[in-house]
This record gives sequence, C-alpha cells and structure tokens, in this order.
Amino acid sequence: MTAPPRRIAHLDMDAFYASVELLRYPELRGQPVVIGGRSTQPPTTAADGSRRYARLADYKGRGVITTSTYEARALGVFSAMGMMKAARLAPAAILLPADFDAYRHYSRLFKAAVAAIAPQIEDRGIDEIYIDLTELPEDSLALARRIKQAVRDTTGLSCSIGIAPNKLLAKICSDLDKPDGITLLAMADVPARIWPLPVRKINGIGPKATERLAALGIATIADLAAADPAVLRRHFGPGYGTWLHDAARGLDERPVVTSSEPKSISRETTFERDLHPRQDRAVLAEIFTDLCERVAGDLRRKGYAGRTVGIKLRYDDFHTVTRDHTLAAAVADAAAIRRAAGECLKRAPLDKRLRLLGVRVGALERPDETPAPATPAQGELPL
DNA sequence: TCTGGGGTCCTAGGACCC
DNA sequence: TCTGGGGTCCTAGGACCC
Repeated sequence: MTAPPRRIAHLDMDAFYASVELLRYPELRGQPVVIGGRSTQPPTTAADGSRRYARLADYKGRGVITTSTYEARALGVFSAMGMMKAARLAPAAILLPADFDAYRHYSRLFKAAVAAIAPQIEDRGIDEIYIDLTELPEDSLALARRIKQAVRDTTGLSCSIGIAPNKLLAKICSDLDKPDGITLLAMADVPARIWPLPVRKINGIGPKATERLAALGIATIADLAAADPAVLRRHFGPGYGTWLHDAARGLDERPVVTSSEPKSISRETTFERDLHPRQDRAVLAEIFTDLCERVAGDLRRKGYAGRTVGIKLRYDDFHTVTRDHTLAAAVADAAAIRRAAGECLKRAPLDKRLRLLGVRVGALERPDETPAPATPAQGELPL
C-alpha cells in the first residue's frame, strides 16, 4: 500500500509590505515605491490634503531595501539591496518607512482567512504559509481560487499560490505566476516545468551553493538532476549532497508543521557610524544595555527564559564573530542577561571599530512549565 | 557610495562521561 | 595500562530564509 499523493499549497503574499502601504496611500498605485531605511520619515500631509513623499534620492545612511513594488523592481531595485545603490538606479522612486505593526496586523488577517477554509497551516514568516490540502474534498483549482478570494475580501491584498505534491515544489510553483497567480503541478510535470529553471529557484540553494554548482557546470535544475550523486556528495558533503540530488528530482517528504516553539530570541542594531570599543565606550555600553532590556522585554512578553546568552559583533570590515555563555539556570531579566552578555564580551576581540552589536538568548524554556521529569513514565520499565 | 534585523539548521571540534 | 567507541553538551561559524 502506498499513501496517496499529498496536496501541499504554498501561499505567498504579493510584494506584501509595499502592497499594505498602497492600501494606505492608494494614489501611489502604479508608481515605483520602496520600503526601508531606519530614519525614513513618513509622508507629510498639507492643508489641502495633498501628501509629500520622500524620494529615494533624498536618503542618506546605511539602510537596505525591505520591499519594493513591481514597478520599482522593473528598475532593478530589489529586497536587501543597499539604499544608496538603489538611489542611483531609481532616484525618483517614492520612499516609505516600514510599519511592522501594520504588516503584522494584515498578516494575522490573511492567515485567519485561510485557516477558515484550510486549517492545516505552517507559518513561514509574516507573508507566506504552507497549507496541507490533502484531506479536503474540493479539487485544487477550486480551493486555490476560494483561498485567494478570501484573502482579497479580508485584506484587499493579492497573493500567489502554488499547489504540488510537496513543500519544495509548491514553493517553486507559487513564484512561477506572480503576482496574483495560481500554479498547479504534478510529479509528471517536473521535467517540463521545473528542470528548465536555474538551481537558485530551489529553496535551500543560496548564493554560495549556486556559485559552487556553477563551477561544476551545473546551472539549471535539469543539470543538477543529471549530476552524479556521488560527485555532489563529494563536493557538498553527504547530507547536503544527497539533498541536492533529491531536490532536483522534486523529492521532498517534509511534513507541514502546524505548531512550533521559538529556539532563540535576539535583538541587534547597526550603528549610524562605526563605534570604537574604547573611544565610544560610554555610548556602546548604553546600546548594549538597551539591547539586553529589549531582549528581556521580548522574553517576558512571550513567556520564555533561556539558558544560553550570546552576543554578536560585526566589525567595520564586516567580519562577524559570536560568543556564547551557557548558565546553570534559565534567565529572563535584563540584569542577568546583561551580566552573562558582559562575560561573552570579555572573550571577543575589541581592537577594531564596530558596526553592529547584538544580544541573543537561546536554549529557551517556558519558566511556568515544569521541565520533563527525569524519572521514567508510569508503566515504563526503568532500563 | 556597498551590505538590516530576526530567525533556523548544519557542521565540526573539544570536553566529559560511560 | 592501553585502546576503542559512543553519546551528549557546549561553542563558533556559516549558509540560508523571510
């Protein structure tokens, strides 16, 4: 007996942050708009109701683009691009600050709308989800249309959906007909629809792996599927090499995971200008304490404590180091985090200017829950 | 004009224990 | 005394994702 094929959907909101901003500023529809920049000012409204927007050309600082509208992408401006570089490509583009409270609000709305139709949902961040449709009676196209309509009705926003036998393929599919698209794919379609794509389209193949594959003459997913798995394992290690070979053939057994606990909570900040550990000691100490307080606030709000406290330093040459310190018992208060983080700092090189400082708490526990008992459960033999 | 912030997972080595 | 091996925890770095 073989199990029937699964039906897994991947839903991706279209240019999510930018689209939320267009709900607020509808007159910007059709224009190149980018979101980003820490010091970006929101638009000002004149007495006659007209708004004045910041332009990308006005920006000064070390921010990156968070999202851009499709019109801005057409000018070569994409997520994670440095703002100063983007300003050269599209100086007249409208610049808006990120409003994460608004995005979280719309995120909750669209997920609730989907859950009312298909409750088996895996959260993949603020703007995308996997949905397991296997147990639902309707056909896939009807479900995809109904879900898209529900998302549009409750948020005014569009999304793209891919439906395939697993998460790997569903994720690739949701990107094939963007924006506002639906793509259905069966295993038999993999050679025609998936193999012509570049390897970078596979979720889990990033810039480094793409480059190393290119050096082996592997550019498309078809190239990867045709590659000798032994060669892949030799170059990429047994785990990743085997995964690459499977992924290229569209194989993926990962389940849709409908609930999970966080593993770590962190806060970090990149300074407006690089700071020297000695000359700028006082201001660095203040930022350090503030980061610890913000992490403590996040822990308290979410109901966690953690045993491992860590720091992250990024130097002016972008070299990054981390230091960890594991305590005997989990902590959640700012003073204890600050003490442990201070111990970490003593073990890090402090002779170069810093551009970033971060504080993290891991090995999380819920302090209100009793840890699992070490004694065997009832009816179990103490072997 | 370089390169944000919040995460997860994997690897690898050393310590320590059995 | 020497040798061997497995398991777990901790630390550091790196790739990758949204």
